[in-house]
Amino acid sequence: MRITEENNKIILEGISDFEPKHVFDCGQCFRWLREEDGSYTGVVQSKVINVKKENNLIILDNTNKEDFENIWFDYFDLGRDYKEIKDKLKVMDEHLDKATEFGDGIRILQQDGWEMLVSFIISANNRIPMIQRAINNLSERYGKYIGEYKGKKYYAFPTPQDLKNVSVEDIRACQTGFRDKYIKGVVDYVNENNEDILSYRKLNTDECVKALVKFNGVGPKVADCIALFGMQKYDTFPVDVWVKRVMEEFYVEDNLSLPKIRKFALEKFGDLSGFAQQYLFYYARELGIGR
DNA sequence: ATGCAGGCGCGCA
DNA sequence: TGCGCGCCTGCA
Repeated sequence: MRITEENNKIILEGISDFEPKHVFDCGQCFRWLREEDGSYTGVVQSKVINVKKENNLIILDNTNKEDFENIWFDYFDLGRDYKEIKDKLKVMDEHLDKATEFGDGIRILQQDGWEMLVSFIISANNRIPMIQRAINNLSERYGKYIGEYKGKKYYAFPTPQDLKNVSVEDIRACQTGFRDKYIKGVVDYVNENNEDILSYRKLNTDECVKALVKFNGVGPKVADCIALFGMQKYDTFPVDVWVKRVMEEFYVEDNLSLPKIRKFALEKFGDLSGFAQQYLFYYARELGIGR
């Protein structure tokens, strides 16, 4: 991979397994929006960045080499060999062979644990556009103003401190629905215990998931998503309706309970469970498998 | 219109 | 332990 910096852009040459559509539409993130030119603009850690793929180059706009080294390299998980992961999954069976081929440019972003905690609480029994809207409202009203990019104003995701004195009603007003009290709960917990959610990264996967499900509004599926996308725990397997459908289609009998589907997957995919989940999820949702 | 969407907490066996 | 039910909200 060759890295070039020029007028507020970072250009990555010779980078493999990075397809913006696959990365941003595979269900892991909510703050990346597609622009008319097919590029994606996202808000990460008080930065606004635009990602475009052009002639096999990945172009990161509105950034610099320092941020690339400090933030983007890890955020886009560029230190990981996804080809090796796909090769290991491909040989497991024909379904993974197709799914990894279909979503061959997927990468699992290393996102922030706190943001994932709140975001996936909002995701429960909800639809993507509404999840995005609620997160956007919370950020606009309570997050730090970052600046303008291409004529639009951007705001960072609110910290626990930002949300400290925000009432349940105020949260509800951001269109979170019945999840308002759950969000208030985690905000209060973190502020009162002076606890950093990021410290959960130090726990092993089981302990991490256990620590997360203690929050109201965080069940098994949401905890797995937070662990996978926000705590970099790759031996998890979040089972949502789409994953349930694709698993029933390919691997397990119908009306097997969700924990049993999860257990089956962890035993089959092992340390690569989280990656397998992403390829299968994207494959199932884009093709409407089992719907 | 009524069911339902990228689940969860609760009450009840 | 395991199940059924209601839930914000908006859209087909």
